[in-house]
Amino acid sequence: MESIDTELAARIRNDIVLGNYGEEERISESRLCDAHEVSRTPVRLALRMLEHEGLIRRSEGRGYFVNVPKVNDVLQAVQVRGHLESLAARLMAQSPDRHSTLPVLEAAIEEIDRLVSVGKMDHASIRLMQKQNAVFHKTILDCCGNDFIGFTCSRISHMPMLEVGAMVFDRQVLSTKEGMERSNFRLKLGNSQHKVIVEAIQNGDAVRAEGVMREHSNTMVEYIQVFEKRNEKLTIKDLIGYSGISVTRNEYDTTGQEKLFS
Amino acid sequence: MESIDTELAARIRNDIVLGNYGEEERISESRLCDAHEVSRTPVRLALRMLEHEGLIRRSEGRGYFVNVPKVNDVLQAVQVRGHLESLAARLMAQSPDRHSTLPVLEAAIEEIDRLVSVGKMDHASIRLMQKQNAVFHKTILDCCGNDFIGFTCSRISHMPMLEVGAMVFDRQVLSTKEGMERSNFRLKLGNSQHKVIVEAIQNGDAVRAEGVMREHSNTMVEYIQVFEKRNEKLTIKDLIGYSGISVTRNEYDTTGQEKLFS
DNA sequence: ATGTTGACTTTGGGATCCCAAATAAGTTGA
DNA sequence: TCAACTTATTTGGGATCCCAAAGTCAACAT
Repeated sequence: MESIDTELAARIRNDIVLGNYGEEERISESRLCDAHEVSRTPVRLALRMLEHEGLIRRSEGRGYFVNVPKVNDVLQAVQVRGHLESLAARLMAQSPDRHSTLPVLEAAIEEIDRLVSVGKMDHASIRLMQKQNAVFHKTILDCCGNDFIGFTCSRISHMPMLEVGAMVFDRQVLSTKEGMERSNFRLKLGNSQHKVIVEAIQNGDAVRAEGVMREHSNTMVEYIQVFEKRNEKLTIKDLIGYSGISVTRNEYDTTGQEKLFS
Repeated sequence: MESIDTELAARIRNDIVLGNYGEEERISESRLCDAHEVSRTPVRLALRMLEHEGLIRRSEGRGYFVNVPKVNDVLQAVQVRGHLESLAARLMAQSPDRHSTLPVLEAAIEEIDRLVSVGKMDHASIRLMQKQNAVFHKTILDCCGNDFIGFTCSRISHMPMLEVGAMVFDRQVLSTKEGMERSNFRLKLGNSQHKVIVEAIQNGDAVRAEGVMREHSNTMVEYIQVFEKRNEKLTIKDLIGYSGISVTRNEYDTTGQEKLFS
């Protein structure tokens, strides 16, 4: 079990992201103590954590203020993560000992292919695809030779949609047969990009690996922008709904902190 | 004045980076209390901060362990920051309202040109150049339209050499006349890259802006590698010595945290 | 002599207490 | 009536205290 402050930080983070706090709302230690029935020590640690993440602001002498992230903030963060992933792809293509990890990538691709070809777009299938997608992206981050990239990505993965390998689905679309097919095609397209990336890495074609990964990452940016166009007042809460699985907070907290420096 | 914990974190960070702790050394709260003559509350906050930065590791129930960063870790981090800066350059070149900030960049370039042409490589001149260099790089990060890039950079700027616009000088080289001229040439080269970047941004040539910025950022990586080749056992402490100015910790702490979400 | 067990010590997490600073409110004087 | 000063209250930073868990060491039994 995690310590109280970590769990508490996750809860407050959740509240902020979901829009349960008003814009620029002041947030007080004692208030949080009462609300969550803990003492001030873990509260302070949690707030410090959230400050580091940019979700709250601490003004010199007096108090904390909430920084409610907007959809645009998520878009920017996704862009940053994508750019980092493209660097990872390039480095991995240049890495001499890249071939030993290629089977992992190929297995993930194969599994996604299998799931996509079955064509079921139910809860369980989507979850499995997300799992394999995460494996694919995480493997590249972990094996590119620059551990700092993965570290930096993990530092920003507290934001929604920012977990490595996250995918976006439109539930509305999934409810119709035609929409399901369109989503299915989107997945096929994504996985074919995976294949190209692996091929480029295998051939040591760093430029191509970087380029395709950039394009691949850009998909989510564009897809979110589609949502935004359709719904002027799109909130992050909506966005989390679109992420296919209604993720409980525990699934994308920041506990998985690996050793950074060897 | 900053709160104790921030200042304390800076001091411990300094100790770790400078190698005053052994590899994998256990670090105890009470020990730090005695050493720095503070209570455990700020110590815990400071340790939490350093944990977030990856400088210490907290093992489940028991204790903290130091993660001493190696020169290679700095290299990786520099590479990441450079990659992020190249993204910023690209985005700024695509931004419609980029022209209003161009004068700031041009002024910084002009000032560096002036200092370089004087040719003095003393303490004061180097400091001024670093200042203008920082202005140049920080302006691009701030005005690229994606605030998250700057935020991410600020999150990793606790590492040495990672402050935006940091420069590396070789003091040994600076002591000879021929070495001074070589360093001077290096600065000229760097500033001409600045000029190309500004030109590309002005023309909206995003690809060129990104490419040159990438090359520009790569300079530091290569320069550090030169040091490494010359000195097999190069430490981060050495590296800080090479950063031209013997920086006191206050100058590159993480206090300058700006508002992330508008 | 060695393995096991139990007491002691160390360490970190959480709660509570104290204090200084800042804000808010109330009162008094012009 | 309004402004200025004073007082009360809220809030956060820091220190101290308590406790549970884990590591250490020694003594006892086999």
